[in-house]
Amino acid sequence: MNPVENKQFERELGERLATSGFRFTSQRRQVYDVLLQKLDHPTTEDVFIRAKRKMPDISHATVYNCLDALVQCGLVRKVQLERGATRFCPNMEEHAHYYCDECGEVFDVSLPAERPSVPQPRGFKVDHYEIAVHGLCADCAGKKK
Amino acid sequence: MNPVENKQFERELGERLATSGFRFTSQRRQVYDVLLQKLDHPTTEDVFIRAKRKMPDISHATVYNCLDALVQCGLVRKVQLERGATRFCPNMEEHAHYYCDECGEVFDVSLPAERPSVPQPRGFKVDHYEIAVHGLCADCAGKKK
DNA sequence: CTAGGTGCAAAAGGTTTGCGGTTAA
DNA sequence: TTAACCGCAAACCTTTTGCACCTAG
Repeated sequence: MNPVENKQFERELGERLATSGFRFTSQRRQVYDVLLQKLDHPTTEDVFIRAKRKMPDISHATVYNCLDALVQCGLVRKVQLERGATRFCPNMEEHAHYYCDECGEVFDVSLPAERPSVPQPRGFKVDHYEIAVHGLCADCAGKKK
Repeated sequence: MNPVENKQFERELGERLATSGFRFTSQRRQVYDVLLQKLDHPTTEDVFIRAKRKMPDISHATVYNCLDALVQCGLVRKVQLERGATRFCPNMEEHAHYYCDECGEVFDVSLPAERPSVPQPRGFKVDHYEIAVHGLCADCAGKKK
């Protein structure tokens, strides 16, 4: 990231945090940065390891805290794809996750603007949709044959 | 369940298990029975507690094992709705889950036969879809106002 | 008879919590 | 200045594993 992008990035993140009543901290900046560096839906543990490379003193609890703050201020989505750890992605567009049950890789696929009309329980107030498609990616499907 | 239904139920379960190479055991029967008794998407812990009422010696590990077997032979679906424990439902029709983030209640909604054409990653071999809608149920939405 | 399943207990993995010290606003 | 946040460590909850005994096929 060049110095100009950098400044821009910091201001936007700071504003977003402030709007939701959170403070801007170097740890939150680092955690968000990690998520943007590689859009591979890392787990909290992954984020912890990557953040630690640049910020050796950061703790597990802080990473959990930071991810929570980022989710609450709408910069990051929490995704539950398998039994294991929660994963995170900074892609806030409506999209589905194609998840390979073999290698664990995740592919984002944008959803068409038109949604099919699905009946819904009376009075239910929708917050967000989560659409996951499980299966095998091209590589793993090939190897299995 | 009357004696006739009972026999029927047992034979079908036994066949399904056998087809996938599993043995028919009283524990698996009990666990499946628990899931059919109340279609409220219980967690493994819930299933354990309910099964224990009729079968006091059943263990946690066995409940996990039984649920796994039932999932593998296509009688039960595994659902991941929140951070917490995995939930299970014996409804094998294609359906979406409306999940109340306040009280945790789950509502099944059948999906229309026609699916919108969503683009998908090249070569991806789909196994199953998981569609969860998060929000507030009518009761909780009312209380929050 | 015997491979697979069960029960138990212990461990592993992920997440949350409590607390004293630090820092952004 | 001070409420919010951080790091640490311990607790907690869910799931997995190893092993001796048991049982369906």
